[in-house]
Amino acid sequence: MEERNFEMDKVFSPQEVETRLYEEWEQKGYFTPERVPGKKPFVIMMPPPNITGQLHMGHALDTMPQDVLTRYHRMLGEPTLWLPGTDHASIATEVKIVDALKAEGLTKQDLGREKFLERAWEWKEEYGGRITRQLRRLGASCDWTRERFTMDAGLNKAVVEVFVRLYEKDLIYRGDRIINWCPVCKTALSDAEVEYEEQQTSLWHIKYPGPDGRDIIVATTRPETMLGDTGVAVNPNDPRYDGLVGKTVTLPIMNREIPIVADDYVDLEFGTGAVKMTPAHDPNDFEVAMRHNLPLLRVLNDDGTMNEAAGKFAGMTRMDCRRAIVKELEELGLLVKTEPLTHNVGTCYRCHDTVEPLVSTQWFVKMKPLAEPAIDKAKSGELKFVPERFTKTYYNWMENIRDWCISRQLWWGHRIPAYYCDSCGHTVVARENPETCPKCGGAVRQDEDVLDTWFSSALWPFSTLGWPDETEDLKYFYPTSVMSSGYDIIFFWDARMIFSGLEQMGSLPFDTVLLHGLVRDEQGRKMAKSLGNGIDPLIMIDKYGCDALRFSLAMGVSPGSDIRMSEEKIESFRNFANKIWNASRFVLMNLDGEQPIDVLSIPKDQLEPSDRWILTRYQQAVRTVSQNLDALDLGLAAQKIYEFAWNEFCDWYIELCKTRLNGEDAQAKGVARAVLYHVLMGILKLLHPYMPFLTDEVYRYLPGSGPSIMIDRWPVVDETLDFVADAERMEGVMDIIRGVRNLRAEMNVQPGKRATLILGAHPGWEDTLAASENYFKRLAFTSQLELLHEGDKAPGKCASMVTPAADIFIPLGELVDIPKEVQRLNKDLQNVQREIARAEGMLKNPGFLSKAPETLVQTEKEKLETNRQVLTSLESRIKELEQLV
RNA sequence: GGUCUGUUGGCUCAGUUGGUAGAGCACAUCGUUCACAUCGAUGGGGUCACUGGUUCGAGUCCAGUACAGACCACCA
Repeated sequence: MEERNFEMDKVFSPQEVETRLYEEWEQKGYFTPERVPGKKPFVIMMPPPNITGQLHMGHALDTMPQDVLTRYHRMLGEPTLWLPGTDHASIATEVKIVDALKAEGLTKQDLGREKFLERAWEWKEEYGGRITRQLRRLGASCDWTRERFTMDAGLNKAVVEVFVRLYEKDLIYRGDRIINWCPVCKTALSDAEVEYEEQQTSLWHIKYPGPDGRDIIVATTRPETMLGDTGVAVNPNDPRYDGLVGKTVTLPIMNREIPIVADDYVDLEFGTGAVKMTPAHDPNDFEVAMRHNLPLLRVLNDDGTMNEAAGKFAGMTRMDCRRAIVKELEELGLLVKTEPLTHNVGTCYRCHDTVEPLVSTQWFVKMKPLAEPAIDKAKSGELKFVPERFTKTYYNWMENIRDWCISRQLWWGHRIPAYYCDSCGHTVVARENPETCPKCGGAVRQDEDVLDTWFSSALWPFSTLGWPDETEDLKYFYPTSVMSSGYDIIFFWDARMIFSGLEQMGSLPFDTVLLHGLVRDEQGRKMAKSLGNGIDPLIMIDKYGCDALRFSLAMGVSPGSDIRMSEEKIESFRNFANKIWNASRFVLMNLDGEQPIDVLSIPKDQLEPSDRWILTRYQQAVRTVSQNLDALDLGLAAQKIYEFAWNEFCDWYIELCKTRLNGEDAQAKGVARAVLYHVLMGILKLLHPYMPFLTDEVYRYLPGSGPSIMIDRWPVVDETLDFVADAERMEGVMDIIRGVRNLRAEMNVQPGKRATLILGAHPGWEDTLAASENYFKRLAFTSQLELLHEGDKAPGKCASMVTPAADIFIPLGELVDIPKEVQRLNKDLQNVQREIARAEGMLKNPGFLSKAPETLVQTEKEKLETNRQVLTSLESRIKELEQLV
């Protein structure tokens, strides 16, 4: 048995505790579940952070709910797996490495693919470790023995397998389509990777000279694309262009004749009713061009400069070319007008430069067949989003989904398993490099491109468990229980995991998606490096402790909504942690190093009213917290624990216990100790998912505790410890105590000065009040308790107040100012009258009596009864006082 | 253009089947006796954005208005 130290410091110092306990938890294997056949496991897959990432508040917000749920279910005794890992983050990482090379005066081409990848792996080793170390500092109880990386061998195998299967099912194809091209990252992007930004630009109206002087005016926000125009489209029913369809206009500057075509796509009402067609650089134009066999003419290079097709503009940047074209059109007198326009411009989600739509040969996933079952699962209710409103967001995306461009012109990522034969042009998609062409035997070369980073993330719930191999882990832990992610990645990630799970595994990867919001600063702005308004979670942990930070991300937060972070908030929960620490210290000091007897074995008649009250309230807290956690209402559960621990246990019960603890009655002392221990232990357990360090540290000080609270069992509700009626009596006593304090504070009575307390008990309360003398002495500065009996004369010059249980009188002699007393009592009187009127109105109402639930009618009746009693007391007291004047 | 969310005390936010409005911070007064000043006691402060409707009863349900915000689509 290891030696325990029962001396706790006066203040909780988290720093030392956090590293010590975390190391121990991990080393002892507490994070690693056992597979127990027949027992349903609880499983969460951690959204893998980017290897390039530095821990920020977003990670903390993401981690908190997962760890809370994991720790809760572990304490429920379920085999619990929270699987961590990191994401190679293809484009984000590659951009960073390219930047780093640039600082050395190198490009990635200088290095070559092989050397570049070596370098990337070095990055992975260095920074992938950094982020996982930082996650540990958040107290994350994930199973590091199962840590995965999206590019490790197993996951790579899964990626290739899925690619091949989808290809074989004709769900992956290669073709020329308009895609979003980032000229800075020099790669294709998926639709989801484009962010639209409102920008101020111009709409240029340009005259294209037509036949017989019938010129056509078109408008554009991107004049440089006119170099690639291969037609002009008008609506077939537009009288303005009668007789022109089939003829040509002259493309200015290039002096090319381009055809006029008729297409319904053109809106008669909008602008001039004529649209220039740049099929190689506009998705809509592309569609029209396909219908009319217009040629595609690319005028942009991959780096965003103009290519040879742009003639004399070749080599210019997009913007230079735009200015040159506008100038030349002006000189030619073909620029009809320029009007200012605000419109949304697509930008790259990584580098935020303007993306260019252009035609390119890329790989795509056919989405319709995959999206349909994914939609059905949500429609049938098998898949739930929390909060529910995001289901609509999900439908909206899934139902309007376009094919997913998955190839990226990058090096860091999963290389596309497609091989091309130069001799016969055959394409092979295979799990292994075929080396030679199966058709002609010629040499093959692998596709140069890699896959969208989200392609591998989409497989995360099963690839991490060993799929495509039929591993024991896969059989036991799939499907997972809850997916927790930010609502900003529903499209990128959640949706893709859902259809991938359905397609590859035949079942949903999880049935519930728990969404959280974004972290904002005090002013509601998104935290961003550029704004410098980020609160560094690591600094906050150093300053206030991990537990305080975690609690600040949980308490009072509702699912799916953004939260505002402030240091003050974290500080207030540091104070809460300290409060629990000191309450524990108090309990511990009173245990004399011994484990008290079990509350269940205490004869019920030995339990005092205060014991009955706190036990009842405690039972209720356990019920509420458990229910809230089951319903994924983490914010409500946290609030309940906070209130119960601080406002009921600390503020009241501990104080109520002190008389017994300092008294001579050994049996009474023992009972108080047992209840204190029982409830404190329960609080620590309820709080553990949120504040793992504090709770485990305190737990270990407590006699009779196990090796760690995190592997102990969640509190159980026991009906024999519910004393609802007794608890109500106690509340009545507490009301009196509050009343006395209130009176004294109002009259500025010296704190140390004790006074006689005279109580006129209301019917049925005599015994309770007589038995509560110690409570009044301890908490209501009472020197002596006097109970008025039937027929007793009401006390004269006293401060007085009426509570539901009794009329309170405190003889305070000179301090009592009778007119002021009357005034205050009248104020109470008015409140009670108002309340009585309300209840009477309600109870007189036949609608209420017939429709409202019976219990409610009953409580209303009781309340009314009580208030009438209070009213009577108030009235007679006021009358008495008025006679004294 | 479409969809969604928010509007509750000075500030930040809770409020789960509709039943006399809550917390933290801030503020005011008092307090260092043996858990805790990272504390305790007490107090002030809200027509729950506005208008109408349903209901015996609405912060809570419905409709509309105003303001704020998010996402999706992006007509040249």
